[in-house]
Formats: sequence, structure tokens, C-alpha cells
Amino acid sequence: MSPPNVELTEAEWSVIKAIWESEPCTAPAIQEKLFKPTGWTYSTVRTLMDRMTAKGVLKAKKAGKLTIYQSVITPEQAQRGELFYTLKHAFNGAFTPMVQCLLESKDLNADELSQLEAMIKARKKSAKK
Amino acid sequence: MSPPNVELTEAEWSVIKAIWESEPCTAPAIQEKLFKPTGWTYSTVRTLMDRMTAKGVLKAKKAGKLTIYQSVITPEQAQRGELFYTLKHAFNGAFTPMVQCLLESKDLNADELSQLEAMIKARKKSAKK
DNA sequence: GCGGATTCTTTACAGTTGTAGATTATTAAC
DNA sequence: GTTAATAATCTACAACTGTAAAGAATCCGC
Repeated sequence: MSPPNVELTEAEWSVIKAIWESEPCTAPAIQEKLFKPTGWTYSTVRTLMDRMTAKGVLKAKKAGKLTIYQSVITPEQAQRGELFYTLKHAFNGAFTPMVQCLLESKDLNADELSQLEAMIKARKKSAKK
Repeated sequence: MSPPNVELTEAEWSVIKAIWESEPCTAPAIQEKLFKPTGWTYSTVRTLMDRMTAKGVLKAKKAGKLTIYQSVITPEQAQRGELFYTLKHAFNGAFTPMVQCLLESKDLNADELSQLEAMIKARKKSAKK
């Protein structure tokens, strides 16, 4: 059934990041992890997780009385989803301007820039063949 | 008052893009422009524009009975806003992985890659000094 | 098997977003 | 001046989001 179309809200991002770090996991465990940064109660986290399950980005299985959750999408899939959303809406799908905007906005040091260069070189090689 | 915090929804992106192309402009004009791709009625477009004005991304001025709209943010500001949102949520603020994800996802041709390389080189130069 | 702890379920509610109809005001044209 | 066109205002409403309380179920330890 192909990777589901990823569209995560801000709160859902927090949740799925916590899940990725410790799946399979339960809602109470995630709530505990998120409590420090967000202050969310169990109800809140549970609601989010159930909605995400309904959306297809998580899957839930009952083990006795516990509900065990797992992500259906990988971080990479989710990241790509977000990035493509932005690419499409904000940049009309134009890739180069998007990178340019990034380059101009962030204050990158020489190291980071070199790293990017290396990445591009590598890419060139593999693409070319 | 510094550039307002930009957070545009999907529909709002459509609207502001149309506005950028022809501001200052009226709601009927924008509705007409958007009708082809979206099918939105005047009411819809007008509501969006007024909400955007309330949010501070547009400004409206009455000229007789007409309301004339203008954007308060530039495309660059809006793009940066989106990009930073994604950077923060999906990539925990890590720039390099974000570019990497882009490089891996899109099938870029040699030309595009060279262009990126050139951009980085230019950046290096100006950053270094 | 009772009681406290843990987890789950149900319900709620305010704010935002996408969408638009109905009604009113304004204006330009006769 | 009356009318047709244009534009504006007001109101609405369902879906989605962020947030959570209240109550019910279950389980562990005694």
C-alpha cells in the first residue's frame, strides 16, 4: 500500500519523534517522555496517538490491556513529506531556489559548507553513471 | 516592528502568491486569478484575505468602496518562514541533514548539481572574509 | 477478593482552516 | 432616479488541531 501521505502537525511531530526513539512503546511511556518539554497530560498524548493511528502514521496493537504503538513511517519518509510540502507550496517545486534560500538564511561556517560540497560531489558521481 | 512571524496555510499560500504577482490589488481581482486553478468563490477568497490581514501578512486600505490589499511580507520572508518551520520540526534544526534529504530525494541532473556547487563556493567566499 | 495504581475510553471544548451563502451597499449606466 | 452589476459584510458550518477532564476498566500486592 505504498507509504502513506505524510502530513504531520506540530504536535504530531513531537509525538512521532518520541516514538521513533523507543518503539514499540505505550502511550504512558511517550507521555512521560514528552512531559518535560511539553507538559502534556496522558489524555493529550493518547488522543494524539490515536488520531495518528487513524491517519495511518502509527499502528496500534493490543497486548492484554496495554496498547502498543509503532510508527508506520520512517523519519526519512516524514522528513521528505515535509520538505516536499514546502518545496511545492513555497517554492513552486523549484529545487535550486530552495537550497539558495537556505544558504542565504543560515549562517553556515566553512566546515558545513565543505560538507555540503562533498555531498554534492558524491551525488554527482553516483548520478552520472 | 520586525518582519511578522510567517505561518501560511496551504490556501493562504495560493492567495499570497497571486497577490505578489499583482499588488496592490483588490479581492475581486485575486478571486478571478485564482478561480481557474481553485474554483474559489469571491466569499472564500475575501475571507482568506481578511484573515491574512488580521494575521498581519497583508494590509488593506479602503479607497472609496474598494479595498486595496498589499502584502506585508516578501516572498523571501515567507519562504524562509516555511523552510525554518520544516527545519525545526522535521530536522531538529540540523541544516546539513536537511540538504542531504533533498539531495537524496530529488533526482537532480548534473547541471543542477553544478549550480549548487557554484552557489556554495560563492557562499564560502563571502562568509570567509 | 479489596484497594490503590495504572491505563484506557469517552466526551468536550475552543481555536483554526477551508469553504461559501445571503444580504446589503455602492456605483455606473441609462 | 431606477436598475443591473459589482463589491462588501455578516454569518455559518464542518473538519481538523490542541488540549484535557471524568469516568471506567484492569491489574498488582496483600
